[in-house]
Amino acid sequence: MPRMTTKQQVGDTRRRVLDIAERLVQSRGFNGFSYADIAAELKITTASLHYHFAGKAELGRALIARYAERFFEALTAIDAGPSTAREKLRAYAGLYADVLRGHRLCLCGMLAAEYHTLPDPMRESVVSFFDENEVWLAKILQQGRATGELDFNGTPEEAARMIIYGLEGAMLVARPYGDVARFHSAAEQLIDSLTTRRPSGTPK
Amino acid sequence: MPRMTTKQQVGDTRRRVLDIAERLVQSRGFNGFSYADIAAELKITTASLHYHFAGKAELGRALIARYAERFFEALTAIDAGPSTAREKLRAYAGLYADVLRGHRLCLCGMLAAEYHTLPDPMRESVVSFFDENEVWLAKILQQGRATGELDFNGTPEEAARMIIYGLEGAMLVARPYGDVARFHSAAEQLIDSLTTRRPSGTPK
DNA sequence: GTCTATAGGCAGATAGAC
DNA sequence: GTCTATCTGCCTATAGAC
Repeated sequence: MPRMTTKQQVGDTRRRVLDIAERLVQSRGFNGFSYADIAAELKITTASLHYHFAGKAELGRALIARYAERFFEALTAIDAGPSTAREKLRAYAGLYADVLRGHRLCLCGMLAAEYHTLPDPMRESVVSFFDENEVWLAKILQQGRATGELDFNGTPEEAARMIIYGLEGAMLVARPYGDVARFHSAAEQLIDSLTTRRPSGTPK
Repeated sequence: MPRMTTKQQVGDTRRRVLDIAERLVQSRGFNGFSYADIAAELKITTASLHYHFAGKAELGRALIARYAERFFEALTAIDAGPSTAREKLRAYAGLYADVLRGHRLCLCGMLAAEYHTLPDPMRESVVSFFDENEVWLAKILQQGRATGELDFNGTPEEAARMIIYGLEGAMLVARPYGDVARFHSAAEQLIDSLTTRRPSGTPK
């Protein structure tokens, strides 16, 4: 077993770079920070950063990959956790709330705003993130409807998108108010709205 | 009456700067464009831009002020237009759709994402924009509920926020897909959801 | 893995001529 | 109102020593 030393362990710096960059992107945007910001915080030089990530685009790709991996692991944990669909949706919204509490946005929500300025490989990863969220949510919604626990109009996919839009929008708008309660209230109402079906003959 | 000349009329350049900057902010973000981008498109130098706007912060303030003014004029026009609350809400969502069709985001939605990097005066204007949207929407919702046309739980203010969150989030996420239909579908569902009351005794 | 040194470019901004 | 010229600073990135 390796002893602790004052030197960094292999791969540790890379992880720390990702941690700092992730926080900077989520709070300031991909165009709102520089290698110098990371280097200063890590107390190394920008030249050293290029050893770990060839360029900002590669760093960006790695950020999304790690973020998505961690996020979908959390979704798998939710799958194995609460038994009701409502509780699973609450846990899902809780993931967003945790992010907002750190005065951050969803990484891919932020990158969606900056979408037109992103390098191509990053763009594809952002869209995939939303797609996979939709798939997971639609599955939960489908199950909840099957058991009669949930009740909503349209397809599970449509309802899933509404949840994503609502939570991403609530994060975006609530953050400037510095008020996590704003988000919580919105998440509650969003989940509650999935428990009532509207009359099917709603006039156009 | 002044004759047309090949020279720009007084104030015309200022307006054109705002037009170009507005488009750039809405598509690329405030940190995603530079004075050079505007200057190149206008075929003047960056030095000339500083004659019209002392700095990027002043340009940013002017952008929000003009955007908000135009937006709330549009809301006043809606007030005088369609007679039903549902139609007014559709027209409201239509304002967002028009923006998205130009591959843009709501100016203040974009600035909300970049909030932590904005100069102070811009921050206040962004929050005010959302506040005023909420006021207008709450008024429409209140009226619609009074006539029995609309039906929703909670206060008009709460429902108004849900609309803002839903539409801002739908714009944010739909844009990378390049699919305005995604937004329309979400807007429709959002408005439809205001026509049914959920059971008041929803279990916590 | 991290450094020094440096390149080349672009950022926002200013002085002063016309 | 627009220009040329210039400034200072920051940006990403690279070469090469340790």
